[in-house]
Amino acid sequence: MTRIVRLSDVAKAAGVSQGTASNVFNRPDIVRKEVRERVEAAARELGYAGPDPKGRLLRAGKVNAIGVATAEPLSYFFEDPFARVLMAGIASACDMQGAGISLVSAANDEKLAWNIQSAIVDGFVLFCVEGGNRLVELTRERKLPFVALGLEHEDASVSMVGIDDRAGAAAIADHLADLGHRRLAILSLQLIDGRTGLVTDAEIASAIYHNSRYRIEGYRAGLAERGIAAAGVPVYETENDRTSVEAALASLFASGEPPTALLCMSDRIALFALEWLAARGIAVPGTVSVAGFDGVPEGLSSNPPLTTVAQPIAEIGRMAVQSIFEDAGEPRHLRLDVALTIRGSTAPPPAA
Amino acid sequence: MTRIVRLSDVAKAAGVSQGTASNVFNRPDIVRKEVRERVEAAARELGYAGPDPKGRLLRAGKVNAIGVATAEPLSYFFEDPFARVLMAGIASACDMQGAGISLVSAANDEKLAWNIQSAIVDGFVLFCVEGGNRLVELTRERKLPFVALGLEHEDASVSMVGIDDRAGAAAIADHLADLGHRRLAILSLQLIDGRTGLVTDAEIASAIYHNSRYRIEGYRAGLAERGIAAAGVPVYETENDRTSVEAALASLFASGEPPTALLCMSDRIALFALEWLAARGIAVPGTVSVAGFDGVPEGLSSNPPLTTVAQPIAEIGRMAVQSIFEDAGEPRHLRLDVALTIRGSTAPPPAA
DNA sequence: TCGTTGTCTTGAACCGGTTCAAATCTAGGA
DNA sequence: TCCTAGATTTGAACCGGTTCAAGACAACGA
Repeated sequence: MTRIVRLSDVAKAAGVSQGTASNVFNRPDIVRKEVRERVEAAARELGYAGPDPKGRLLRAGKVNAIGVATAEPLSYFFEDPFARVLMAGIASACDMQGAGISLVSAANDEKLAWNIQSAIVDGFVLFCVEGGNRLVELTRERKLPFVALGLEHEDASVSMVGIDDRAGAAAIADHLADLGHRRLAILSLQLIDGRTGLVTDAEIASAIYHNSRYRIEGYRAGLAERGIAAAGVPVYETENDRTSVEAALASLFASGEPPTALLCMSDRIALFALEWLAARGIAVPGTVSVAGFDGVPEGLSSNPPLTTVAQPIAEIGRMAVQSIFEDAGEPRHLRLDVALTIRGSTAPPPAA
Repeated sequence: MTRIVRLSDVAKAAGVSQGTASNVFNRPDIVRKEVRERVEAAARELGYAGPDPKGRLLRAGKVNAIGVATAEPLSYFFEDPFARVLMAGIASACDMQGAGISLVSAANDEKLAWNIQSAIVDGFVLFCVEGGNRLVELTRERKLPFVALGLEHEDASVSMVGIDDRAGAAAIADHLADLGHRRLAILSLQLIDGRTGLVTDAEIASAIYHNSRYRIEGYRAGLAERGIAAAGVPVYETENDRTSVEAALASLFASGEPPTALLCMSDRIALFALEWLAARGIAVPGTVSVAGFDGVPEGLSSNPPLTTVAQPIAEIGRMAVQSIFEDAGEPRHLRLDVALTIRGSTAPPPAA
């Protein structure tokens, strides 16, 4: 295989200095026409592919691309409904900036560390769905601007964009309580990695995923206002996947007095619940009300359409990108508003 | 602002050569423990962020990432159903390779050219939805391996992965004809950029999007087998968006004898059609049958579920990536099989 | 004591460009 | 003919690392 053609080869072939050859490609207007044509001819002759961006990069400094990182597999970006909307927001913001997007992820920790270290980007947006803290830790090493999403990190030194989990959860709990529900259950997102099932208050208090904890606290606060005690509302931890959600539901509905309302901490959980209930002929919202959290588009076309707490998902993505590009050194904490979105999956409990 | 810390700064501070400092980060095992610790201390002291990948890149050659390019805005990757499934396939293949993904796109041509020229990647997967030829042309300049998707290019010199458009179209046309339909209409994807509405045979023959043309030919061949003449089957060109699809439908159903079956060249078109028909109370499949093309997941949960020609979308993505990584120099043309997928949106026409 | 064998380190070349001050060239004006 | 301004071109210094042949050093056996 013939060695690859470099700019210096072209310059030599055309009998000009490398500097001039470089100008032919980058500022053709300052090169005399005759010389320019000679260089172009030489380039064509040699089959030169144009200046290699790898070389330019080093000199230029800026890459003009941001990395979006997560500890999930790469396909997460395209398969998870929430991620998709978020990415669309990020993408549109990057489009406006004329910036590119690099997807960074890896199954195992070692790979992930390497991928983050070697990503050619100007900054990172972190999807902290799982192993969020680790992700933050790895990224911090790079000393590039970054913002964490979906993570209520106690650490004030990291920028993040998020929502008021507590208020959102309280709002939807209020809604359900106002409808008259008294027997409820919470289907939670991960509080601690790799655990599922019924959890105790102590476990909730020790959650490493603070936003999950905040949502639980929000639910409870909302219910407490209406005089419903936390003790009567079981919390099931799930992994946001079908298996663990169905296990929780099975356990919940095996008991003599199943709940009349389900507080699901994500729309994904709620949609799985909807399917599970439908498969068993349990009417929603006639027999059981189901409330989600997130506001993904799938909730619009589910049957029935999902009542939920809508996050401004795309907006979060946009803010994240913006916040990277205008990185002021100071970490910023943005908290966006959520919107209680009442659709068809909630109604008063069946008359006793 | 203090200048950024380089490896050479660390080396100097630690009193070792730059080569040794480099080894501390890349092959720590070959450096004497004492020296290693000295270098690490210096790095920490100076706030060194670790070897800058931009530097390494130049030496290493390989980037270990592929670029996925399209002439659509970046958000296309996350919003278009077909693109999403395709990307999921690409992502899973990249995961296995441990490779990253760079999203390349741009609204205007100039930007696009620049973004393709400066993408730091080992190869490209091209989504040729619109302006496909231009995209191929720009990418070819880079002299990196690439494969074109969704483009029946006459040019044998470019690798591509695709399906047998003609056979797929013929199969679904057969299906409809077998059900007894005699009045049909075709809702086509773009044949020529920026045009919509009823098209003539001459226009079809001059289509720049060959796969659209092949599908039309396939439809017609399938119908011809059952004695249905092409002349009686109008072809409406759309831009694969709601507006142009609805315009076509409006025109089609304004006539005295509307079609009893719609051959839609994408599931997206078919889903828009389903909505339009539902909004007007036209029963599907009772009054009108609707057939799609692609096999996106949305077709499963539509009402009614969509009969379609299912492409092995994720598989196409996987093959594309594979074909880039084992680029053999020779352009390859892969043609995958499609599967006629009969669901609820097609049925015999209403009795006359 | 001397040669040998390993283990670390060093120094310099390279990766593929961009940039800019200084050198050179050209044409116009005095 | 000489000088000057403007237009081009050159040469060398970067950008931030990695790599590897060759050198330095220590330990070991003869």
